[in-house]
Amino acid sequence: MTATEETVALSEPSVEEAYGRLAGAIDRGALATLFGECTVEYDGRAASSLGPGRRHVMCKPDGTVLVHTDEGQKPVNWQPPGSEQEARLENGALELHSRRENPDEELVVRFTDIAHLAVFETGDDGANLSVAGTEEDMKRRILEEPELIEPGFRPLATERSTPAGAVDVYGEDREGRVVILELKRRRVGPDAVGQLNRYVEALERDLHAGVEVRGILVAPSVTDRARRLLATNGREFVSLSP
Amino acid sequence: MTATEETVALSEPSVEEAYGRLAGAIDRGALATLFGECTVEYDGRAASSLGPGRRHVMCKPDGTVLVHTDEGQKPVNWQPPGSEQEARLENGALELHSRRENPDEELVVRFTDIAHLAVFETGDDGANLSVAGTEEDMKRRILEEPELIEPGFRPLATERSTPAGAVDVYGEDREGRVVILELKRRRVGPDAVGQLNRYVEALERDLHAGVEVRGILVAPSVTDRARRLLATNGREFVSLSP
DNA sequence: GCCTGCATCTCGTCC
DNA sequence: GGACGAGGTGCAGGC
Repeated sequence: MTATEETVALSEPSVEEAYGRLAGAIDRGALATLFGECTVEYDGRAASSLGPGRRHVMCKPDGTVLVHTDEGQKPVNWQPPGSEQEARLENGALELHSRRENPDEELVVRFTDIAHLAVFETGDDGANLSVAGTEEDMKRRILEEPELIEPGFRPLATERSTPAGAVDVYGEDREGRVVILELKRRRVGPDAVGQLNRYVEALERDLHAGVEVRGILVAPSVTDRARRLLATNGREFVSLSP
Repeated sequence: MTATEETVALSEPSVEEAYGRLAGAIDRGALATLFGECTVEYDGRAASSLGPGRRHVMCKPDGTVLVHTDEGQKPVNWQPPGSEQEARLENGALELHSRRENPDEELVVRFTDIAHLAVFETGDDGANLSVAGTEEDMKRRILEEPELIEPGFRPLATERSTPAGAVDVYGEDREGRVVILELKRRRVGPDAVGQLNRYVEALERDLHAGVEVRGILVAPSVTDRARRLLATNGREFVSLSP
């Protein structure tokens, strides 16, 4: 079996044959993959040029295009969902043009040799991915068991808005002082301290009357520099893992 | 042509045949792709479970594994470069096990039906990707033409280290005041202001003697909230695109 | 190996 | 549609 309505798979197809299959796949909203010798040009938010080499190209029905080399988790070039694809025959080569607007971006993959082309009908994906161990999970645990932060801590709100953005958890300590928590699911660096500082300062300014606001960074661990920044700014740290 | 030393492509292979081909590809350091009905379990930095559905799986010779559905630019599940792959036959299903250490992470893709399997020899990729329009490009332009910031600005160093991290550009204004620049290749939000603040405050503390340090955010544009934060903190903004 | 910050980040969510 | 922040972020560069 080499081709059905379900799956098309061609090894070393002619450029013309590949063109027809690719155009058909784009038209039908199927998922197409190609592997072969190609160059890639991109122009949009940035601009890039990739010389000849053997790569894997995936063309999704939602408009995504991914160009993968034999290394790395990230595609070497890509186009986001919502882009418009078009197959073209140009001077004996197969070109995949992908364009989107806002921002204006174009990607062109030019194949001089196609080792393999495949087209798949995807149908609905259950897409029922459940993930555990997120920052959201940490938040739930803290709301259920506020003593994980410190004895007497009382959460009053989540995502409380401040002029600098929304605070993860807003509450009071046993002495009634305002406490805000910034949660991170992994070891934190200076950026998280900066974020906490922004919220604390914005809130102190917002509550004006010289109110003291305690800021606590909650994460599995901190880097040295982040710890020093916390100390310098008078913020605190509580170790908690998701 | 359905199979050569260069490329193997099988439509609706038996589980046993697919197992042999996949194991061989992993062994040889080839790039393998599968498409078919599968479930995915992941446990590591987080944990996730993905119910049955038709997906595309790519297995790179560098140890990367990518599981793609018909939507989205990001894989629904993955394993980073350096992971170890193993194919297994379990109860009439083909399983791809991927494991890595530090952090300990495992991914298992279990295929109950394989619509297509392909194996590609990649050989060296030219990998000569050149990108333009990065933050690095902005920095070069500013060093060549400091007046893009303001008349009389003199850059003295790049990546100058402070207790809070390295500053993009460090220099002096026409009056001899210390100026630091934080560059961003795109429109900036509050996080960039926080970053700039960290650097300015760390540097003022470091130079102690009550030295005033000017902090300028250099980017194509700013959000409203970021602009307010800049004003509140006495920082400046210069519009420049990469 | 860890730390730090960029990225055509992507993605969801909320406004 | 923009803004804001999380992410199993990935990735390069420095130490």
